[in-house]
Amino acid sequence: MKRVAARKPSAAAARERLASWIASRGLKATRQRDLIVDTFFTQTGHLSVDELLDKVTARDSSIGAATVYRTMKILTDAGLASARHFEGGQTRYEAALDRHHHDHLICTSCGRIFEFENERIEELQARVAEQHGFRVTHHKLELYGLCKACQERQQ
Amino acid sequence: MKRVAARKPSAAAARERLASWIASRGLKATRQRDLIVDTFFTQTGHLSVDELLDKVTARDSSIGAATVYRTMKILTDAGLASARHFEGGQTRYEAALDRHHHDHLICTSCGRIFEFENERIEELQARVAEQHGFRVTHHKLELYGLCKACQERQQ
DNA sequence: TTTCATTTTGAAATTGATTCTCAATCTCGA
DNA sequence: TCGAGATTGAGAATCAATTTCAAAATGAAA
Repeated sequence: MKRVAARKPSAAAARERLASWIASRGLKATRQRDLIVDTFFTQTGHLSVDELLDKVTARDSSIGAATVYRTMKILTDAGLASARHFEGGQTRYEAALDRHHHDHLICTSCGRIFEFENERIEELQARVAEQHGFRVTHHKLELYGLCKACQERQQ
Repeated sequence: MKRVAARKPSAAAARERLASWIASRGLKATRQRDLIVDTFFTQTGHLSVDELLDKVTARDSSIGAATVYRTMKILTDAGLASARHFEGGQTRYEAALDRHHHDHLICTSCGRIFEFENERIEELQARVAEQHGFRVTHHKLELYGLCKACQERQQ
């Protein structure tokens, strides 16, 4: 029996889902796309295109930035990644397959990003929207500040 | 007795506050700054620099965009305006003097922006931060969707 | 009010993230 | 194997915002 490197279950699933999504719209599978997608799903956290590009070019230095941008857009359209626009200018992507909705805590010192879910806040948001006759499609809740470690470091 | 044009109470107060803020740091009062600040506080809502520049150049066509950018940065540093980064790329500014903290509902169809306050949500956010040992400096809560009017228009 | 160090200004150049363009190169079904 | 159509990488273009720089304005002191 062959030993296989451990890998997030979602990585394989994501590649499969992407393959059918690509096929279903007349797009084509390419070596570059595979490598980018594989690299993305092998990482954790919230990656900027720049950070992802670094990891990608480490494996194949001929891959250009434009292709990474294009691929992340496809992953997003396919619902396999989601784009986050935190403060700081760059878009960051996180894996979205089989993930619950969640919001973020962002440390403005070290840049680390923490996730949280809070059903009560969601309910209250829905109520606010309702009071205004709004039909909400998406929302953004981000808490910025100092994480525990950075507070202690600053003592 | 002289009749004076009606004006938001905050406008005059803001100009005054800005004057002392400017004086306190060795900056200088200028005609351009006055005009930009006056224009800004005479408007309501969430203005982009572009929109503000339009109003400003209508009164003095020689004023450049860089000066508007610079002036809004000063107003922000002085705590008299606050910068908001909604989806769509441009920064929008709103008057901040004597204003309570509030969050936003943004209509993705007509672009209108509505404000709301919700003390319960704030409390829950504080609790989430506490659970993570986070010291929050600021946060962002934005609900995107269709406003009432746009929903009806689409029927 | 003149002087003059300092700040401010407008225009144009620059930045940084992202998107677009285009010719060359792939992909995949017939 | 072919060939229509998709994809690629490099560099140009875009867009908001910032920076640069020489000329002009400000305001405190003389």
